[in-house]
Amino acid sequence: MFSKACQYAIRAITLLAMEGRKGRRMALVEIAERTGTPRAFTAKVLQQLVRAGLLDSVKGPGGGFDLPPQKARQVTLSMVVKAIDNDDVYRGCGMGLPQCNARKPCPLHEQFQHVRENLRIMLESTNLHDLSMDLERGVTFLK
Amino acid sequence: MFSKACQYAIRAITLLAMEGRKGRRMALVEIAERTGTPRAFTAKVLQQLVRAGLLDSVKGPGGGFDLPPQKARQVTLSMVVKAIDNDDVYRGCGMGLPQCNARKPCPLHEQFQHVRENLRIMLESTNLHDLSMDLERGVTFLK
DNA sequence: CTAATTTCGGATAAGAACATCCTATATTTG
DNA sequence: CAAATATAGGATGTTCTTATCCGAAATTAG
Repeated sequence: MFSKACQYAIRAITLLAMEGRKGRRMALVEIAERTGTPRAFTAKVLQQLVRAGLLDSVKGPGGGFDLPPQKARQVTLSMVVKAIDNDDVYRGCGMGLPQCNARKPCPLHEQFQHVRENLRIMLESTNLHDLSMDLERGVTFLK
Repeated sequence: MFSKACQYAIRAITLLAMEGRKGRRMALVEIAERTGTPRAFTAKVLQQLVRAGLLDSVKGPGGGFDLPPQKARQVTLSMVVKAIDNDDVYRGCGMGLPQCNARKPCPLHEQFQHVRENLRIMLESTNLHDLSMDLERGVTFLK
């Protein structure tokens, strides 16, 4: 469904949303440790999120990555997924036809749209603040 | 969502279901042509379906691949997907956690289950006969 | 100002998915 | 039986994703 890069991104940014609420900034090493993701690769992923404007970063001692609470409320899962996986999840034919639309649909076109619409709504209506709250309460886990 | 191998499989076997209703058998070359998929790779995929028992094959002149109408009614999309992609679509955590279950769920566990349950029902309730009927009526297309 | 820390970014490597090629094997036709 | 046809399957190549490594740039602390 999502690429590994995208999965790592969601885990990392959820953690950052939680710590961000306490005004904390996190270094890459700590993020990778607490999410159980490979350091170097996670760095690349976080850089993409920064470039996409979903995350802040600060260099030097005491630096790291940072997601202010205000931003955590605005950023949705959908934005994170799009930043990493493009909008492959939304667009594109389930059966891989180069052209597939309502006028010339693949055999699964109809059924697929429903499933994907479901996914779209889920991703767009979930923000990082909500996800991080469950995490802080100890209801959910990152590794 | 599905691998290319799986997409090719669905396209090919849908076509075979349609032709099978007319008592026809199809050679690999014709299948690849009419589904717009790479020949050699499609061959591999069809072999997997044959080994999984979802499809019949006959060697030699006049041979090819064959899906009898009776079988087309019994074979669901779910079976095809499982034969090619294993049950990765059903199992596995959306965020890639090695262990993710109701007792120790990832932040998306709940939401993800709904989406995937939706997909599961869709795949299990769609059989090849139905798909091929739409194709024969010219309502849907394979390339 | 110097040294230490931390992200940034390019280069490179390892692995999986996708794709092709060629020979072997089975089957039909003449 | 011989020749032609078509799938089966192993070997190989290509491309994309995943992952690592290392030096550059920026920032803080002393």
